Amino acid sequence: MPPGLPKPTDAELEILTVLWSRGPCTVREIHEVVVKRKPTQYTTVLKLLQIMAEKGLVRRNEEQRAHVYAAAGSRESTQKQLAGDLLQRAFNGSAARLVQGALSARKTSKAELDEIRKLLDEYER
Amino acid sequence: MPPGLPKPTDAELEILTVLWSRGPCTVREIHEVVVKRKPTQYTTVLKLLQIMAEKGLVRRNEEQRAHVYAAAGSRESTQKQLAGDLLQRAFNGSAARLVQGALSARKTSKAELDEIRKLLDEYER
DNA sequence: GTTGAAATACGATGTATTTCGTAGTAATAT
DNA sequence: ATATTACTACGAAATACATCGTATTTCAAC
Repeated sequence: MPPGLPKPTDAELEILTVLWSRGPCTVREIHEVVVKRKPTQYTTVLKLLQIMAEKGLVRRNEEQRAHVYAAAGSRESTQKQLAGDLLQRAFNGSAARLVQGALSARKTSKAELDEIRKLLDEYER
Repeated sequence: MPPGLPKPTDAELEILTVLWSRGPCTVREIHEVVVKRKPTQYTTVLKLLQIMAEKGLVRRNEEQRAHVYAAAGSRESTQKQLAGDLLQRAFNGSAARLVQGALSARKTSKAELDEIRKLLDEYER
């Protein structure tokens, strides 16, 4: 299998979501987004990114003075990893129970339910 | 809603799964199960249970010499909490993407896909 | 080239988590 | 009663996580 990146921690995941939605970013850009949700110092974000780079979770381009960070794993593969991990640890491998948990946690629109049905049909092969 | 128990950590969840599947247990019983998956000292499990009791994650019956521990939250409510948390943190609230992640992580049987379809129909109201 | 702004690097601290060893206590068997 | 066994309690160490302050570097403007 491909890379075998470590499972991101909570704070790391927060940063990855920014990188996935905005593409490669400088520390400053990431910090500007993160700080809206939670008061955080610039250097805290920087430090996290440095650690993430060591772990291989992000790649760093140092050509510019302000280094540009990019997520190393795709959103899909990371989501797969996290869902699989939770499935294993909390749901004893039962996808149905995981779906049940997700549905009971948030109100889900009819449109989204239909989208899930489509997914199921696709995986039927 | 009920109590608002804290989110269990990885090691705590491991113990909760034992309690859910076997009902109230002594430390020894739990340890016997846990040690199969991972070499762990008896006192490590004991200490975890004591911490979990402080946090309210388990209840302790001290009538017998070997205290009997029981999960404080139901499997369902805890699974709901964990699925909701991941949904929020990693999937931006999109249940469809969470399902996609779960399905891509493990091969899912046709029987289970059908079970999920049933769940969707039920939630259609 | 000096200065100032904007970065990065580095080290330190605080907290949570996980682990385990030692000591003490209660029940049991001799 | 004493020894043995099976517990619990307690404290402490090791690790991981998250956060921040200070120092240093880099670059551009002057």
